[in-house]
Amino acid sequence: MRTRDENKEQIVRQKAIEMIVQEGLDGFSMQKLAKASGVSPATLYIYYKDKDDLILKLGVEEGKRMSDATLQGFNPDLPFAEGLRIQWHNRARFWLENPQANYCFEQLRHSAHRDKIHASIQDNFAEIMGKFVKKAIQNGELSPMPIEVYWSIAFAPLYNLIRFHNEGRSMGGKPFIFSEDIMNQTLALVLKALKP
Amino acid sequence: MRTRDENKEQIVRQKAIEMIVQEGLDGFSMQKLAKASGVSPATLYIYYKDKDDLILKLGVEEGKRMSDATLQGFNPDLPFAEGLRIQWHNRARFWLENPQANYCFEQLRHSAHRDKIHASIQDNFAEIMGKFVKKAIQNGELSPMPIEVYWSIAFAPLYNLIRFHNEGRSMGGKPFIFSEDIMNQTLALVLKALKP
DNA sequence: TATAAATAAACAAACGTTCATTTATACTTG
DNA sequence: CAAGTATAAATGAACGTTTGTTTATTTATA
Repeated sequence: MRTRDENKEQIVRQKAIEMIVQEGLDGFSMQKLAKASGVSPATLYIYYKDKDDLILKLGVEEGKRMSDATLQGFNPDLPFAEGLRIQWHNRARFWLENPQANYCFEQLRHSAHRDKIHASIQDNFAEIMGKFVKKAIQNGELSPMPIEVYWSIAFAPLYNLIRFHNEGRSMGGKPFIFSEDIMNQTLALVLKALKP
Repeated sequence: MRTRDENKEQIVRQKAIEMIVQEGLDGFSMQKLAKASGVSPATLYIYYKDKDDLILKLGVEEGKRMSDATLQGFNPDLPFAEGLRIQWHNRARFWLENPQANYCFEQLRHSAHRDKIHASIQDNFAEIMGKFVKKAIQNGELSPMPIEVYWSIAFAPLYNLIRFHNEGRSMGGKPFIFSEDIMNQTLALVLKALKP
């Protein structure tokens, strides 16, 4: 039997991401994707059940790649400040190295597809993170607080810096470029907030 | 001459928001919007130049409504902690009272239309906020820091809590409902981070 | 040779947009 | 105050495209 051309599959993924980044979800179509990928429209339906399935798989895979990247070199038994610092660096590096995929993922996360995408991400990631936080509180390295408050303080500022960077500007259209220095300043304030 | 039916215009706006919330930007079409609004497709082209123009105006107007709401009862000469508290309450109230419009705006902000929408928001809002921060630093109420760091610490956590609330769940699919208590806990940590 | 991959061509349906026409109202005229 | 006119609002039907998806066929490999 004829073998699947993995390379072709990868081109389709890459072109899909590029197309969503450049034209948005509303400018994204199967026929345009096929043409851009140098592939027949029917081929897309060998790889994916339908358009929704393609978008869903794109989002889920990208989300998985991100959580994997975030957990590199991390384990929940690390001292709190160091564990958090590693996660910040992991996320920042991943985002800066994959700006297109990241921007695409951000669009999907905020689109009408987000429920299905989120549903597929509820794996062991939240569990590891929950364990890390619980242990830090027990050890007196972290003020007791609801997990949602923790998450909002611990990561939302970093997300926001990356968003500024991806958009190239912060509030009022002021140009902005992410740097390690800016990140460390922000992380220091976050640690200050979380310290008992 | 015949007069414009303002009510009809408003219905179109409302239905557009509902449709984008429920079906996403990729499920949003002029013909469906016309039908849902009980209006001829051609009528939409009296109100708006084309589909892009409609989406743009929707985003810009919603952004304006939000910044207006945020500044209610606020002025840059307030003591820092109080000024920030007012802004948090204003934003939270506005979001909770306009969940659909807010979710629609979030989609537009993260779509391919975001550049045009952002370009129209760079009004006096950032200026007022810049003045507020500058004064707080001079008065010793706030640690000196780049404005982007300030913004990320000061508001991103609140945005994130609201996002959890709108999605009905936080990390790992855990159900979540926003409350004044949760907000105040988070605000307290933010103020702790920002305090000199 | 068996079989899944891949295709080109086609489908109805929906798309964004326009056009010729009708409708309602503010303003002018008697 | 009533009748008539000018004009923008509003329409239903249609335009050519593009949409998502399928079908019948060809191609490459185990």
